[in-house]
Amino acid sequence: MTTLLSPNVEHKPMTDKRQAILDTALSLFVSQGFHGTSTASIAKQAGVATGTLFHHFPTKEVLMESLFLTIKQEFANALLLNIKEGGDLKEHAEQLWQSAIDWSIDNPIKQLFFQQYSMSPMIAASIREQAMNSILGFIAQLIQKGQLMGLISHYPIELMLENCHGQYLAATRYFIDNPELGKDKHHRDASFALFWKALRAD
Amino acid sequence: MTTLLSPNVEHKPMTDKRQAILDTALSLFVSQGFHGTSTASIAKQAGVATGTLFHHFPTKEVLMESLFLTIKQEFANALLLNIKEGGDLKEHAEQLWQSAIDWSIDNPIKQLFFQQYSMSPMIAASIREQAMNSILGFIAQLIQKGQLMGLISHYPIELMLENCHGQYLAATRYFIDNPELGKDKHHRDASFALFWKALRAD
Amino acid sequence: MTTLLSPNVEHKPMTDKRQAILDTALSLFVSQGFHGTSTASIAKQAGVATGTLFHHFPTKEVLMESLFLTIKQEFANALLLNIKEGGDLKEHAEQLWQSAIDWSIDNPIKQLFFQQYSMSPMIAASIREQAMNSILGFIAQLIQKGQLMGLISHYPIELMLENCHGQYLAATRYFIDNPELGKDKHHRDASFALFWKALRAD
Amino acid sequence: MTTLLSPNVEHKPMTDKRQAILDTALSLFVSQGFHGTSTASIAKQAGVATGTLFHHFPTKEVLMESLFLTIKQEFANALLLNIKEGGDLKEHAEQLWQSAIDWSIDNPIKQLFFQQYSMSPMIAASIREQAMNSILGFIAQLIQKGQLMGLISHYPIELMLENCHGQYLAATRYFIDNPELGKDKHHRDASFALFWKALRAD
DNA sequence: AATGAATGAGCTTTCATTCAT
DNA sequence: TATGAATGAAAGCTCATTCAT
Repeated sequence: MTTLLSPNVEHKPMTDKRQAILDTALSLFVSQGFHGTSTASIAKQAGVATGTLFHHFPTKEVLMESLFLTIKQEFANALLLNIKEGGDLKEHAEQLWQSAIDWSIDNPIKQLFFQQYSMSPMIAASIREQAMNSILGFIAQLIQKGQLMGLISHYPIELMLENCHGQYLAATRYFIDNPELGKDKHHRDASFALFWKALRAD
Repeated sequence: MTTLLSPNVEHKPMTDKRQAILDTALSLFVSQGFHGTSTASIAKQAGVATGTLFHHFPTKEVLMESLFLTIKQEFANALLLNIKEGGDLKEHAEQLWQSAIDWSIDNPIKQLFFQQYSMSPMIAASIREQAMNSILGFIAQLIQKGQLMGLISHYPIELMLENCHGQYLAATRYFIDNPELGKDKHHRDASFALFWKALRAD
Repeated sequence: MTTLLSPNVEHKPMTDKRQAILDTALSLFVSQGFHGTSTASIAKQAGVATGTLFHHFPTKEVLMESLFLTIKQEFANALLLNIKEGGDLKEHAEQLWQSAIDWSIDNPIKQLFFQQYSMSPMIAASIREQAMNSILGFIAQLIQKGQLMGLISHYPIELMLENCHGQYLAATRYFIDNPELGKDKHHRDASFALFWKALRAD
Repeated sequence: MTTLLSPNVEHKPMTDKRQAILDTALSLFVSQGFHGTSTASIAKQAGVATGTLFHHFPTKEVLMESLFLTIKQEFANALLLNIKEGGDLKEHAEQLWQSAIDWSIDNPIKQLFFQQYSMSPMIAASIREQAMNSILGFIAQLIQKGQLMGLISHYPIELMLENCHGQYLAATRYFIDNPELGKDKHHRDASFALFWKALRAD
């Protein structure tokens, strides 16, 4: 039993100082940039001592990379969750597209984080590539399958992948800048239509 | 008289030292980031004293913005130079597209600079927008004209602009990462084909 | 009952962990210095938790002093063990000298520890003096006896003690730097000859 | 002309912030140890900003080494200055010995600095050796000359050098601990007598 | 007795900027 | 214009020590 004077609020095992640090780092890195965010400010806003931050993440860079890998995993999980068997290739593509857009709308800060850092020299190239490939590898397969079926144009695969990525980033930018349009079927359909028309065979 | 793409920028006398500082800042900002580059290192590599840098640019931010505006102007000039009257709308679009790609291939460092900073909080939003709009305004007109002529799909204009930008960034990334393909007609044509197919009316 | 060279030291139960900490501290303090060695690194290399170190030694300084006193005791014991009754004063002196050199050769790390810390402000002056005097007091008696017998020169006693100490440190440095000479009778005899010639009456 | 209100005290070209830093570092390193002395405290007591210290010495280690080499040079100069031609070998040796003792008495802090750091791992081994050899090389020649002349015992030269060094350190310790005895001929003579008797041939 | 996450003061070093020359 | 020594606030990181388990 807890009274007003001894609430059990503080009693939950604060194992998640680590999580608090990650959460705070995400929002500060996005709003102020990596170098613009001091480790002291992260610790303070996360409600922990500076030493605690370095207890969990030996350097600021490691903190950044942990954040990156964590979010990338969340994104990958979200896409995988929504994949349904059955349906034709275009439907599959749309499902994937809309799931990805949904995730970015539901997690705008994380999407901004990706946009800012997935191509920045802040994160070791190896980690970036690994993260990108695990997602894009999936898309590459889908494109190649579509080309065999005569549904997708025969342009160089690397160029097409880069193009997909660019269109995806553009769409998320649009919906994050205009949040009220994220649930508008007209705009959502338009974003996929542009994407699909670029790829499809004439 | 100033045109849309070449607004009047105060022409400071481009002394050797001033230009050396700008050139060095460009390459260091791209390779090490804004915060990762000290004013001391810029001055040293440019062969001037630290005081000299601050004589020409009162703050590091002003140096950055001067760089941004200078390069943006160069890019705009390059596009304008290649615009030819006559021809149909698709030819106009392709001319513009290929000129822009050409510039990015000829100036990879400057393109990387754009990619890193044109969306970063490093540069005042007003300056970024001004720079972007002076280019994109041009594209917007072209798209609207195409829609009236029934050549371009009727999707929301802001979405289409964002999409154009995204596809352009993707294409330049591709050609900068694969420099040997920049002169290959097959790949160059493919890059425009993807772009145009996305936009055109069915 | 306690003798001059083995005063009663509280015998804390030398658990495995406590000894592991002392051993590790010795080697790290010698190789990296007192301030260059973190308590965390001692604990880690000793295979215990940081808290355990502070369970046995309330502060880092206390750990250092425990180490100092422990080693000093070992040294004193080694000297005492080899003292034989009978023989003349010079033989006594040589016995003492060679025992001390033997110990330093057998325990080079501990000797280095003495060399680094027996005169450093790291260890409270009182503890240093106590440790030094318990050894040097013994030497002082020997010198005074020699002077009475006309075997040793009549220089100021404090100067002679300092000189003995200095020559001893020099000899151990020599044998630790040249371990292969430690068993060479020629060099061992030479080291005592220098020492004795300095002291003896003409 | 300077008045009370505008003394020219502050007008000497303060190029010697560098020297002020070295002087302050010397006294603090000796009294508090290298690690016990913060760069901030050196700068503050020297009357300069922290940045200034790092302007002159890129790291704390470099400051330490600069100090070491500077003082070593001073010591070498002092010895060389007092060397007089003529006289026999023993007189030469005494001259050298007394000059060295004089220097240590005149510069007790610098001598303490040597005592603390000339054998510490704080200073790179190469620098330490270089410094030691330039002095000891001189002594080595003198010893070998004396051996040829039959004035000095034939013990291993390295052992003798180490012994000389040890006796010198002991003597300076004695005179620095007992400053009033530094000018006492009796004690000064005794210190050399001990030294010389150790070396001389029987 | 033993653990190790948490603490926060303190450290060395960096760097944009100033100013006397 | 040009210089570079000087500044000092602020940064990332360390570490002896505590304490709940």
